Amino acid sequence: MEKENSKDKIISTASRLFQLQGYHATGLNQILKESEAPKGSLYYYFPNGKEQLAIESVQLTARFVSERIEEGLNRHSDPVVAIQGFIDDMAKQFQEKRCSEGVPIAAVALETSLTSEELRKACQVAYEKFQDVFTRKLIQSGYEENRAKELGIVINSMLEGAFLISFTTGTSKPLQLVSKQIPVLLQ
Amino acid sequence: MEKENSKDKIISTASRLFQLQGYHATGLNQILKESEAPKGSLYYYFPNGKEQLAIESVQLTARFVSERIEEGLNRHSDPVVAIQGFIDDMAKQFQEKRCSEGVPIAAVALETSLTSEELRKACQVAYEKFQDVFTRKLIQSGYEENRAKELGIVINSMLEGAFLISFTTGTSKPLQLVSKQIPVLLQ
DNA sequence: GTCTATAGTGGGATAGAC
DNA sequence: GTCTATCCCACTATAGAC
Repeated sequence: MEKENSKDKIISTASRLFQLQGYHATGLNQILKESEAPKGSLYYYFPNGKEQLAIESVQLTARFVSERIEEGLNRHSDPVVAIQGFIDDMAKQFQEKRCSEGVPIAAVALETSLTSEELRKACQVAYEKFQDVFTRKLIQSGYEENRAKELGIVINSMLEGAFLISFTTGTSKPLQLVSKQIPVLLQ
Repeated sequence: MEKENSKDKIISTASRLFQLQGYHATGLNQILKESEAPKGSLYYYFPNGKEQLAIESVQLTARFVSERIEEGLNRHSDPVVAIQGFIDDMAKQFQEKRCSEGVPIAAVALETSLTSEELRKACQVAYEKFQDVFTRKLIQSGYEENRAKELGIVINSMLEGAFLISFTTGTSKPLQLVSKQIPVLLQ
């Protein structure tokens, strides 16, 4: 973040809007207006247009979210307590400001995976990053490597699914219930 | 299905395309072309336009998918075997024809939940139907009602999440791994 | 019920001045 | 680096003939 230049302002605004509205519903005009970036500079920074902007937006979201996961997990040494605490925090934040965030990566991934291989790849890398944070925490805590990898994939899937259902139904219950299953899953 | 009239042809084509490409990427022209329905009859059957068509498409998908879940679960009386078998089937089908299906409801839900309350509600009802099928199976098998409801929500979340990640990363591994956790979850 | 034509809007992208 | 103007296209939706 720090001293945000025009390019950074465009990307951070685009990340937020793509996550909230999806790829096709988010117009370049809206991004330029909301970012208050100098108009007309979009194709200077992103010569490949909307697709390139979306790719870099996904990459920014991936870094941002995986850092948040990592911070969350570092708050407790026990992996069950840590992961559960992280998901509980997500559920709490979700309740407070449901409309202001959206589901990380998912909308862009669903809309573009079949039409843009590059964008699909960016979403894949993002998901692998999320999984990896959980997996590393489990390995640190003594879990066998293969099992830790499997659990990373499962936890990430559960979390994305719970976000999706929570977002659609407007209640944080799915997130809360997924959190509740973590001890069983990690036993 | 049976004797498909024009309206049914339009809806079933729309369901497939919305699921595959999302709401905003699917144009009415494409739906009319692929459905081979008489052109121009769209606004005769759907006077409220694209939004109405999407709502009815989501409802059709909801019925279709929940029936498939129910059939799948009826193939074994033991709930662990039944649910695991169902998810394994999904994983197998996913491997065979990844591109031909997409993730049920998810794309439309993510793209429209914040802009169309009616459409959001239709997606919510769809998800509740899915959950309900799992919950009923568990209650039949002797699970306590509240626990069955909670597990229905969790299983549905896991499944949608695993579909999303499988779809994006192009491997059915998330679905397989989620299936593998079912015995632990239901113990 | 079905069709054609078209209105009207907004999208992404480009050119060229400064 | 930034801005304006503009092109072209696709979209949703409507009007009106048959």
